[in-house]
Amino acid sequence: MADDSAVLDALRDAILRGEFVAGQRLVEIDLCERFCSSRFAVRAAIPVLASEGLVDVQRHRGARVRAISIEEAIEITEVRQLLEGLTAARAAERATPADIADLREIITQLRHAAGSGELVRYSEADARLHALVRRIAAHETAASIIERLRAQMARQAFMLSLVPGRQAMSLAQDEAIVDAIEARDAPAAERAMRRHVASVIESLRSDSQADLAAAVP
Amino acid sequence: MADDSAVLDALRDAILRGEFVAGQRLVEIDLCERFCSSRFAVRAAIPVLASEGLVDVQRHRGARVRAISIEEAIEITEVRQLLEGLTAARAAERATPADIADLREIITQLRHAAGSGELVRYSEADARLHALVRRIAAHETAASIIERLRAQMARQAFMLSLVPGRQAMSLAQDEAIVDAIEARDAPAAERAMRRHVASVIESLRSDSQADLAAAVP
DNA sequence: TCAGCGCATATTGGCGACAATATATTCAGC
DNA sequence: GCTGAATATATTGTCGCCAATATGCGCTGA
Repeated sequence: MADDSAVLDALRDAILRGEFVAGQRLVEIDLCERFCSSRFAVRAAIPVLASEGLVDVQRHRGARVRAISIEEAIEITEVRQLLEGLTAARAAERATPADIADLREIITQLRHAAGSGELVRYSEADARLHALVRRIAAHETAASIIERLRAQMARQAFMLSLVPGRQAMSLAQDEAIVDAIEARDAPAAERAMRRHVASVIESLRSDSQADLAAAVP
Repeated sequence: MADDSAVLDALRDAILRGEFVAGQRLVEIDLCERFCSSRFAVRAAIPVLASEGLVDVQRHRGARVRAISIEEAIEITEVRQLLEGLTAARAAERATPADIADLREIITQLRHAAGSGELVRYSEADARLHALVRRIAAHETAASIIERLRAQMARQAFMLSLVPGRQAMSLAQDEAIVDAIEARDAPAAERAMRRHVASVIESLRSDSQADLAAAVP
């Protein structure tokens, strides 16, 4: 393999999947071996990941996977609250009947996952719902920022999905969002989405030591 | 000179100052001569600028300065409206008396510039006001996104500052923002900031061919 | 005269080697 | 035994070369 963008994606995925502990040094030679690529490819990938906020680079000291604090996670989620609210409002204005059927389909999947307690499957379906709302909204600028912010919080989001009782509340909130979009009620969709993301902020605020518990999975 | 970050900043500035026409090819060799640097430095700078949304890179076809459409400018400003509203609200909660004195100082500068019709000086002071609000808000995530979005619209923002009559309206809006921050009224500060940015969106919507007129300066 | 094809050239992509620098280790002195 | 500096090593920064590829031009044929 000698494709630079392949290394970029592989390294990004590895960081997002939590295969590197926060703060760990990313030594170029090691990454070359890991991804069977040349040093040139990883050197092209690292600045891009730095601009995405996934790694921190210091001159002559290399790159480290960026550790984000609870305060920073709250900041990120505050911004997401506004932007995902915007996409929900636009989705309510633009959704076609086919779009609404797709949203309902995901709600069904969420219900099944919540009912059988499949946490990972639930959080994947929730991510699909948000992604679909973004696609319906067709707001490229907001979507790309949201995706970048979600990536930065990937591990923390996974952690929150393990907090018991969140699924039930989250499911009701997701249903409220889809209801508002179906009713073509943009302000209601925006409010529902903001409430949904706000509950993430509250979770972050309440148990600030949850990130320590997240070391288990 | 052989400093890579210097080339990055110089190239970014050159693009922001409008020294390249939109869509122009950025040939690596030309940039080397222009900035008296090695090809290595420009090759390191280009991916970073691409991730900042200032240039577009295509495989084996090089980089071009990214042309943003009116629709995209509106999208960017819609996001800025939300995020700058957030910073205004936080600034209202956190501003010290010294901060408020600094804000008042900039308002004075804005009045002078508007009174003597110094358009460039006015828009510079306006940018300083927004930057100060961001600093007071101390919301790193929102601030970095806003700065990136403002950079993408740098030329368009300059263009709007030339529309006659905008200064008077803009000045009143800026004063309303500072008044609300001084009164520690976060919701009012957020509303005032949103109105301020909303007027930019309206300007973009109303004369969509203003970017053609901007070829003059 | 125009269309299609092949070639030449300009430009970017990729790589190995070398230089510069930060960090760790070790040794000497107190 | 501890502290400080000097050296050694590991890692990143920089460069020039060659290969791969897109684009533009000229040529040939209908």
